[in-house]
Amino acid sequence: MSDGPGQDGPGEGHRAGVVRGAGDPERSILHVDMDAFFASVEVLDHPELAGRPVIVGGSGARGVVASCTYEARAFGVRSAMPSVRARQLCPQAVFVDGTFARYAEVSAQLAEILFDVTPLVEPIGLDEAFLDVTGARRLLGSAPEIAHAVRRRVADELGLDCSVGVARSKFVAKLASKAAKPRARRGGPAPGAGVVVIAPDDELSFLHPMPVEALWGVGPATAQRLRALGLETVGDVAALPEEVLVRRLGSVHGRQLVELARAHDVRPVVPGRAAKSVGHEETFRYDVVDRAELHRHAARLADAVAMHLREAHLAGRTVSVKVRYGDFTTVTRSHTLAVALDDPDGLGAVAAALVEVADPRDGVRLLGVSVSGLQPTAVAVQLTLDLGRTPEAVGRPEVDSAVDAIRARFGRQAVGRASAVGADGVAVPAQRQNPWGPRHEPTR
DNA sequence: TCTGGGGTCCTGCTACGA
DNA sequence: TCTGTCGTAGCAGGACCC
Repeated sequence: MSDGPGQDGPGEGHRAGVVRGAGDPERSILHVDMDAFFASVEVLDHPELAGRPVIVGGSGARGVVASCTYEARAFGVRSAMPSVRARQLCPQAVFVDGTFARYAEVSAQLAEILFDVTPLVEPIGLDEAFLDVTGARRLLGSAPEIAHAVRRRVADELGLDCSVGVARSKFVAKLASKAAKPRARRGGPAPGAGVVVIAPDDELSFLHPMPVEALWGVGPATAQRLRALGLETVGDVAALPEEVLVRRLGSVHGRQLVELARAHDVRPVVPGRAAKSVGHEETFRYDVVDRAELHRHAARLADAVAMHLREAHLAGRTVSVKVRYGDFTTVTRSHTLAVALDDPDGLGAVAAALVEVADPRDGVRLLGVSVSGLQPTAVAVQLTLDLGRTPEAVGRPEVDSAVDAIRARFGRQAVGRASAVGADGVAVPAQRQNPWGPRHEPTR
């Protein structure tokens, strides 16, 4: 992991140059965050939507809001909100399905602008990035000047708005960009500052009044635990002895929160971070209760993942399947192969074997297939040859051993070839009350 | 309100080999 | 030969982020 505080180990950060700590007042980090990105691109491409509440996301019964304009936010609409709820709050909103290829295209244009400033750009999703401009200042001016220049270029060349935070650490820069954002209000959004600069001396007075949710890594669950300790603000967390949080939240998480609350964030800007997993998941329009149908979905998802892997010239050893039932309980099952795969048949068969252990009779809402333990295809082929097998001969024996291993754990009846499921879709009878069985049966 | 899809990381547990 | 310990890998689940 290269994201944790204090973990600037050997890696991209070092290759990128001298890694400076948060205590170093010379470090200048920019966080560039596009304003309502997807929705703004839609308005850019469809000017007739300007000034109207626009919601990008699935408009069906199970869709959620991916992005929305500030005009929609004024009605209480937020990202990740169920579309049904969004429609209740803002019936006059224009719903758009979203064209992700177009957003990726604009994102690439944004990247070009940012890489003009410095090679030390760490993209976070399509619409935001960290820049370490420490070394660029001599050429381009002070960090705030660079921030304003970036905003101008994004507006001139892309026709879109962004907000920029400037600080000496990623954490504070990110909160600063948030503080620079426009505010939603009825009658039209109130423009934000556009650029907010937090000087080292002002970090604590900026951070400490914020609610605990402002800390990276604090979501609803952790916020509840912190509140149970009487901690409401970032300042409260900063004042707490580290051991107390370590006891409650674990060593890594506890330490990280206290460090962030004290504005200690030494994480470097890491350009070109490699993906660690590739996956594809899908929420069905209706809960799937038929095993054969589940198998077909598994094969289709595995095929999509395999295609993605091959496009990236990657192969992976660990195949995972995620099943979410109608009541939202979610289970995952995974299997690690001896060699990495990227072919749809091999991945599909392992996914099918893992899915086989699920009982779809309760209704499966979502199915996902992902592959981790990634390595470049060339390396995977070499390792395969080292094992004394030709690449062509790998897939099936690996699948066989995966199926064997799963049978050993869950019983002979639990696993079968997808192709073995009859055309009538007759399912293998469930073997246990708990369809996934015990987690740790003796295997050897 | 009732929860998408793409990910990352951490924790706790078990199994296994040295 | 048996047993305990330790490090590591694999697995499952949870939390979080955009």
